[in-house]
Order: sequence, then C-alpha cells, then structure tokens
Amino acid sequence: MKSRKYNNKEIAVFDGLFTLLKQGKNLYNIKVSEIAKAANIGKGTIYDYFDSKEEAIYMALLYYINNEMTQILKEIEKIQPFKEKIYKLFEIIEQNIEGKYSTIKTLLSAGDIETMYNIFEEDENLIDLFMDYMAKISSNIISSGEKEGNINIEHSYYYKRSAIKCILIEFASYVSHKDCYSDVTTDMAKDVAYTQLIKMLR
Amino acid sequence: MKSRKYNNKEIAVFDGLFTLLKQGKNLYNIKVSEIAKAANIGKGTIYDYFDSKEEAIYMALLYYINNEMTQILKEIEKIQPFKEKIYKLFEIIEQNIEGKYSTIKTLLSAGDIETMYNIFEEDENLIDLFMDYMAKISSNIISSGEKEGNINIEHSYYYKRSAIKCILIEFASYVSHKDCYSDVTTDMAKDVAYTQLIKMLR
Amino acid sequence: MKSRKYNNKEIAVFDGLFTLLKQGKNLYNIKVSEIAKAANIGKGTIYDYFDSKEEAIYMALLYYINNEMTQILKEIEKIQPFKEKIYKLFEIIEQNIEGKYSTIKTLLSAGDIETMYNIFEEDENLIDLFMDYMAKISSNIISSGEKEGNINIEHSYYYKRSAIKCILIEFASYVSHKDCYSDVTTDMAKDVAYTQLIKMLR
Amino acid sequence: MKSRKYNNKEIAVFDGLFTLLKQGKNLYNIKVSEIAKAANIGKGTIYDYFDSKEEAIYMALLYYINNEMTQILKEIEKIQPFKEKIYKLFEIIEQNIEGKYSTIKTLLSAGDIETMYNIFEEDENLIDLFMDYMAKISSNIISSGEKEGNINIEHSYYYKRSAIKCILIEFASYVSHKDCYSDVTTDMAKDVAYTQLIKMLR
DNA sequence: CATGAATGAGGGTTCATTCAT
DNA sequence: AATGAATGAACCCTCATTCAT
Repeated sequence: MKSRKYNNKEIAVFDGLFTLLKQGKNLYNIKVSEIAKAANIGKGTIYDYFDSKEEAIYMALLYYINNEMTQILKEIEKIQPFKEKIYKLFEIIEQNIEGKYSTIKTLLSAGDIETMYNIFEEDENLIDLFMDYMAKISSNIISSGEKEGNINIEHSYYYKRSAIKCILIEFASYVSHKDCYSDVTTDMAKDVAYTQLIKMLR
Repeated sequence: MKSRKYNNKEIAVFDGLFTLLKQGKNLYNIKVSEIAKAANIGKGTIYDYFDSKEEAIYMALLYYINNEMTQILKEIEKIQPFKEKIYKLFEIIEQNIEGKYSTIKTLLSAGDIETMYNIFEEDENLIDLFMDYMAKISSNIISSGEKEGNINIEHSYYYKRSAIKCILIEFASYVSHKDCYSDVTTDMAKDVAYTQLIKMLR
Repeated sequence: MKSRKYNNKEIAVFDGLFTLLKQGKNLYNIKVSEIAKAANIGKGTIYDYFDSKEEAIYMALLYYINNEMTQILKEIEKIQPFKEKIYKLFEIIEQNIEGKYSTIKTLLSAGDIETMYNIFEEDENLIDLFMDYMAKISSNIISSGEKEGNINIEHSYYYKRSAIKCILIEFASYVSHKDCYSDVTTDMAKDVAYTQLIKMLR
Repeated sequence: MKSRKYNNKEIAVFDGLFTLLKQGKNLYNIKVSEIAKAANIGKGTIYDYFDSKEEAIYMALLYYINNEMTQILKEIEKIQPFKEKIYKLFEIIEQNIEGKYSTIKTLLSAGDIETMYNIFEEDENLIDLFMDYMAKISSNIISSGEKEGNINIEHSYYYKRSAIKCILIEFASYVSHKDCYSDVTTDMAKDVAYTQLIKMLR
C-alpha cells in the first residue's frame, strides 16, 4: 500500500468532495461541477488530474480513508491500557457514524462502490486498505491485552482479531440504529460490547 | 410493518430487477429499460404501478428482503437445537454472500440506498424491516438456547441479541473477504464464531 | 450499392440537415441540436436511429447524393441528342454550384469527410457511390455519341469516360471561380468545354 | 498577392501543422495543443502570433501552398520541352496525392475551409493564390507549346488554359481513385491525358 | 390496460483561449 | 518574450419519463 504523493490540486479535489459529503451529499448523485465548485477550481481542471469523475471520487475515498485510518492507528498506539484502547475505538466509531458523512458506512458499501466504478487496481482498493489498517489496530490491541493478561494466548490470531472486529461492528451497529434500542444507552452498549469481548478472549 | 399485496405486474418488475442483480448488474447503474425488458413488460407499464424508477427499485428491495427473511425465519423455526440454528444461519449467510447478488450487502449499504432514493416512509424502510426480522430470529434462537441451558438468563435481552448479531456479522465479514484469511477455512470460521457466542452467552 | 429503405424519422433527419446546409451552415460546425430542430424532432430521437452525429450526417450525405444522382441520371437518359445531354449536364452543374449548398463541392471534399468521420463501410461510401453514377451517366452519353458518330469508337472506354469527366470538371471549376474569369461568359465556357470534348473524342 | 515575411515562431507553427497533416491528422480535428507540441513551442505562444487557431491554420495553408506552388513553378520553368513540362506536372501530382497529406485535396476543399474558418481576406485567399500560380504555370506551358507548334494560336487564352487545367485535374482524379480503374496503369493515364491535351490544343 | 416511440433536461468531457509567472 | 496550468463555454449523448395509440 504505497502512500502516494498528491499535489495541491488533487488534494483540493479530495477536500472539496469531502466538504460535500459532510454536507450530506450522496456519493452516487454528486456532479463534477459541484466537486469543482467545492474545490474552488474550474471543472476542466479536474480532468487535468483525473481521467474521469469516477477516478477522482475513488482516489478521494482512498486518500480520505488512508488519512483517517492513519490518524486512528496513531491515537490507539498512544494509549497504553487495553480497556482504554477499546473505549477509544468506541468513541471514534460514535463520532464517525454520528457525523453527516461516515467513513465506516462508506466502507460497508465499499463493494458496491468498487463494482460501480469498475476500478480494480491490484494493489490499492478500499477494502484491502481498510483491512490492512484494521489488522494493525488489532495487533496493537491484542499485544496490549496479552501483556495485561486479558487475553488467553492460546486462541488463534484469527480468533482474537475477529473477537475485536466483532464487538466493534456490534457497537457500530448500535450507534447506527440507536433509535431501535430505546432502552439501551450508549454507555450500556459500550459496556456490553466490552464485557462480551473479555468473555471471548479469556 | 404491513405486508402489502402486490399484483402480478408489480411482482414481474421485482423479479425482473432481481434477475438483473443476480446477473451482476449494479443497483446504481440499472436502467428502466433494462428492468422492463427483464420483467417482460413495456417501459411505460412500470410507471402505471410506480411513481418513479427509484420507488420501483425500493419497493423491490423491500419485497425481496421481506420474502427472504420470512423464508429464513421459517427455516430457523423449523430447527430445534440451538447449535443447529446457528450453523443453519452460517450456511444461509454463506450462500447469500457467495452469490452474484447479496441481500446482506444490500442491507449494509441500506443507509446509502435510502439517502440516494430520498425515500423515508415512516413505517416501511429496509433497515426497520430487517431489524424486525432479526429480532424475531434472535428471539427464537434465544429461547431455544435458554431451554438448552446454553444461555445465562441473567444477561439483558440486548446483550443476548447483540451477541448473536455480532458473530453473524463476524462470519459474514469472513465470507466476504475470505481471500484475506488464507489460513482460515470456512469451517474454522464457523467454529470460532460459535465458540465466541457460547463464551459470551454463558 | 443497395438502396436502403429509410423510415420517416430518418428522412426527417436527412431533410433537416439539408435544410441547414442550404441555409449556408457548414458541415463541420453543425450541432446535433440544430439538426434535431431543423428536422422537427427531439434531440434524443436522432440517437434512436443513428449511433452518432457522425453517422447521421454521413448517412444523410449518402441519401442525398443517391437521390440527386438518380435524378440527374434520369434527366440525362430522357434526352436523346449527344450535345443536348452535355449541355444539360452543364446546366445541372451550374445550378448545383451556384446554390448555397453544392453536392459537387461536398464530393470534392469527400475524402476529407470520410477521414473525419472514420466511416469506411465496405460497400457504401460517398466516392464509390458517386463514381458508380458517373459511370452510368458516362455510358449513356458515350453510346449516344457513338450512335451519332461524334465519337471515334477506337478510343478505350477509359479515354472516353475521362474526356467527359474532364470537361465537366473544367466547367465546374469555371462556375466555382467565375469571378476569376472576367472576360469569359458562361455560354463561352460551355462552348469551349464542348468543343474540347468533341476534339478529344474524334 | 503580397508575400509576407514570417518570423521563426510563425514558421515553427506552420511546419508543426504540416508535420501533423503529413502524419495523417485531419485538418478538422486538429487541436491547438497538438500544433504547439509539434511546433515545439508553448500553447500560449501561438496566441502571441495568431488571433485564433483558425487564423493559424489558415495562414499555414497559405504559406505552404505558396511555397509549394513557387517550387512547382520553378521546376516547370526549368524544363524546356512542352511534353516534358506536362509529364513533370503529372509526376508532381502523383507524388502529392499519394502522400498522407495532399495540397491538391486541400485546394479541392478550399471552399469548405474558407466557409469553416469564416476568413475572407480580400487580397489573400487560398483559391486566388492557387489560381494565380496556375495562371503562371499555364502561361509558361502555353508559350512553350506555341514555340514548338503544338498549339493552335487561334484558340483563346481561356481555351488554352482550361485545356491544360482540365487534363491535370483528370489525371489527379485518376490518381485519387486508382482502385476504381483496375485496368488502367498510371502510364496509360498519363498518355491518355497528354493525347487529349494535344487534340484539344491542335 | 399496455406500450414503446419520442422527448429534452441534464451532466460528463473536451479544448480554445487566457494570464500569472 | 514564452509558457502551460487553469478555465468554463460548448456540445454530444444518455435515459427517466410521458403520452398517443
């Protein structure tokens, strides 16, 4: 996963697109003229840097997710205690999903996006990028948990990773559909997820 | 959640759309003319039964998910043992995701779909429909597990439901990205998920 | 050279295009919207009958030249005397070139047109179509001339055909650039061309 | 017909354009960026010397035809015998038309070009320029023919000029559509044209 | 009731031209 | 003077929707 260098026009396009997404615009309806306007550049300029609208959008998603996941990874690495790492992730998920634009939701529909855009670069696609970061985050959490004795080291790596992923998705699902759970508070949902994680890993 | 009665033209449209989706067509690129052709009706006829393309597609998704979830619920209810119910669900997930068109993937991007179509009917939306069925399936599984003594009845209903949902999504995630887990077989993934569920529920 | 059957929308497009050309519009600048307007049909309708603007224009040229040449051939066949046939052709050339739109000029740039449109149908192209008609017209004139004894039958067919073509192009050139020949009247130009023809064929 | 002095940037543009034309590019599709690249100058530089793309192309055509016709005129003047002059012209026509880019074809579509570019300079246009050179070439040939006694001096000047032009166009037509005359060799076509010329002029 | 021919608004893309460097 | 990055007007083509039959 090479981290490309982007010039300032490309980044202007990326930022313009995310400004729109954060305003609630839908990825599937977005117009080139809107992106150009949001990026404060001419419509034609986009075609000096990208071959098509689809490519521009796809590169923007890669860029944005790359940045965001790097940021998240850093934050998790900064924290030492196992439990705090998990709760930090809950917090990040919460903020992400509650915003107008959610990277997580984009990733859930990444398959659609890739089918739609017919872009299948061998070494760069949304899902692999995301999975790669998830693996790094999981590794960090697992080693921290093992040091603290929260994790039975006899479990396979897959077992441990999926236990973490599992409760993160569970919590994400809770946040996404909060209104379906009138009797469950966010803190309760966090505690439930954490308790389940501990039970699984012991 | 009223279960509407659809006439045969409407069902022809629904079936036509799913024929296309199963052929690998992308939901976001589908054309009215294609749907009409696949449904063996005239293009204009679609507009006698639906106000717009978007509505037709949205109704089709509701119809299809309704049917599929009803079917799944029946299958689960038919089975008695807790463990077999869970493994049956794994099997259903496996088949669903491996096909060209996956209801599960559609549900993951349901948020996008609803934003895209700007359809927010109060009492009928993809997610509520799905959650409703999930609740029924969970209830059935939970009571079966409680009878067998697999489940500690002191856990809250939310705890129990989310534990089940959690491992189902985990397994779905495994199937979706099998190629990322070269050293994990499907049977192993099923066993890991089941073990995790039991640990959570005990 | 099959004579295709065209439906009324196709003919509307053809007629619309020629209305524009006769108004002085240039073939290379014409817009789809202009053609549609001139044809009294919707812009999209053109694409129901032709794959592209280029194809529509090219088919129109084929259609128009086919019609015009058929008409000319008929007129020439109707006339008996050799000399009158030739003078009739002079008259046709005169009228054609003096109009706002000239088929003859189009044929002179037919090579350009075909390069431009990248259309090279095996059995239908502007030049072959034109050459075919020219051969028929030449044949008719030659046999008439031979009957009257104006033509030495010992000349090769190529010799006879090219003599005719030669003075026709010469006269066309005169009409096109009349203003360069201030001291030559049209009647003089006709007589010169005819005299030259007779000298060549004897 | 003043012979302008062009500076080296202007000539670079002219040469660049003809490089492209000789590579088979079509005059109607050529882009400014392509011309600039072929001329090894910046796109903006073209606009320092020409008001528009159209003007640049038009000036290039004038320049090129001027040069080419000067060259041809010189070659013809160098030769003394009437017949050799004519056959030299045949040779020039042959080479010209067989190349990727043909001045003669451009001149045939000169009317289109002038309509297209909306350039009607009073004292400088492609056709007048060409006609002027043709007049000079014709004069030279005619006086040579008269000296040799090939030409009946009683014919009008128009008669003599058009006889020459006539067989030159005839031969050009042959070369352009050689494939339509499978049974006629180039040498035969030359001889036919020359025989016809002699017959006309006697 | 059913159709599909016809429509035209809308949007992606191109490219001649400009202008800050 | 020379450049080429940036622009946005212009235009081809698509496709959801309509409506005469």
